[in-house]
Amino acid sequence: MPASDDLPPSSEPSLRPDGYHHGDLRAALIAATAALIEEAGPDTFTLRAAARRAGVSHAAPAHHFRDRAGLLSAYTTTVFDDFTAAMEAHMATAGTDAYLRLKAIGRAYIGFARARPGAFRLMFRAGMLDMEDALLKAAADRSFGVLAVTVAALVHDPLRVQPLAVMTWSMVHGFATLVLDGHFSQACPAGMEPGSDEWLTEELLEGLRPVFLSEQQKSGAGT
Amino acid sequence: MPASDDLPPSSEPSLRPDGYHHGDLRAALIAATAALIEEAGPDTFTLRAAARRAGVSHAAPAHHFRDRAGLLSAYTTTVFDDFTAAMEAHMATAGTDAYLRLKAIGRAYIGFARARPGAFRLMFRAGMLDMEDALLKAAADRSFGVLAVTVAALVHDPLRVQPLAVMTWSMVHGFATLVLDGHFSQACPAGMEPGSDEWLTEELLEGLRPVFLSEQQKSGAGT
DNA sequence: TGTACATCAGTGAACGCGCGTTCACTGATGTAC
DNA sequence: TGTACATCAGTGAACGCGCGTTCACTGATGTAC
Repeated sequence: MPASDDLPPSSEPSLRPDGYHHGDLRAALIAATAALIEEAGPDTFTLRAAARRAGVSHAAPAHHFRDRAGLLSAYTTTVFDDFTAAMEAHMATAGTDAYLRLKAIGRAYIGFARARPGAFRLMFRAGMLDMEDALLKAAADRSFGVLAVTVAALVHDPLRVQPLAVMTWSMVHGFATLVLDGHFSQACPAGMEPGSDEWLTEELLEGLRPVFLSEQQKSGAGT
Repeated sequence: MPASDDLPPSSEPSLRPDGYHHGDLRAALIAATAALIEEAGPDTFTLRAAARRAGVSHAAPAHHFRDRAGLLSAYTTTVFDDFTAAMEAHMATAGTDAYLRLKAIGRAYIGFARARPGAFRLMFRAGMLDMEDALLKAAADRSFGVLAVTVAALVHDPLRVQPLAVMTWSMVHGFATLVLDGHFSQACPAGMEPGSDEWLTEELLEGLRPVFLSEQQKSGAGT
């Protein structure tokens, strides 16, 4: 494809301006991975399909990623970053009430799983990723830190922070995975859009409140 | 099976008494599947490996199971039955206090995941199973019913049963999967056996209590 | 008790597939002079 | 401005693998008579 002046100048930087070199194959492969994961989840992902989707021979990715796990890890790093951003964005709209902030995070967590099920599952498929990847580990730590910090703001006794963070994380995470697995498909009462489990989400997030109230009663005698 | 008197009478029914017909290949394949799943989880399971392990050509399973999903579904049915039995056994030792019974179920749920991680994961890998399998569906329903019934015994308002069952299931299930994924590996305080997350398990199960207490306060004004 | 025969439950070879990875190669780029 | 050359980033063919499934087959079983 010489004389590529009929192509948009640089709106699509991955469109192979010269017909041989790609321009930004690394980014194009990550984008292809994103599309494949979004469409069919982690289980059916293959390196060759990603290369195909990026319009490139299947040997090309080796110049940009060590192996399949390398490409998936690079993509998953961006997923964790999106995940963190989603939680922080929700939290930002929630005002200053600490429990409302926690609910906002939970809503974002579950919403992310629903909106991007393949990406969500990939975040927890350690076997497909390169766990030595420092960028990936850092991005994951950032994600999980959001919830930990928010729980810490709600609990006065430092010894109680970890158990409560684990409880909250477990509940929200378990709910998200069970929703993705279709275990609550007709769980909403009449009047809500069918198939939606948003009602259950709200019940769950509000239902956790007594746990934190009881913490404050236990430690808050002085405050 | 002629003249098989040099074999142990029936202690190992899958030992091929005649060298050609197996005796009980169906059961032997399920046992082989159990071993493979226990050792390496669902991801690496193959039909051929199961046949190999049962000491039989890889075409033989076709006489007993429609396909790979059929064999896995038959095995998973037994897993659900074990899972149900484990929860009921724990519950039976818990006396009559409704919340202690719920804790016992949670302990059994998490304990099962820890003791048989591959089998636990398989129960939730719908993509590998034949979801039209009536026996499998029935066994799964029985498992999930144990928790639902026990929550129902704790909650007076019938409209509250589902949200509370979902909360409990989500928390326990999320914790179990996060534990299996190694997210709480050094979570226990000094003094407990390192690597154990049993302490967190107890914190989590006890931590849920205020949720049910608050339900009773809401509805129990008359009682 | 003996024999013919249908049925069952194995075998082993083959099919077709797609995978990840490696390798020698070559076209394109950009830098040194 | 031109040219030599190292480097980069692709190609396409091949390797070796194991998979699930199908198929014609055959050894063993058990039943009818």
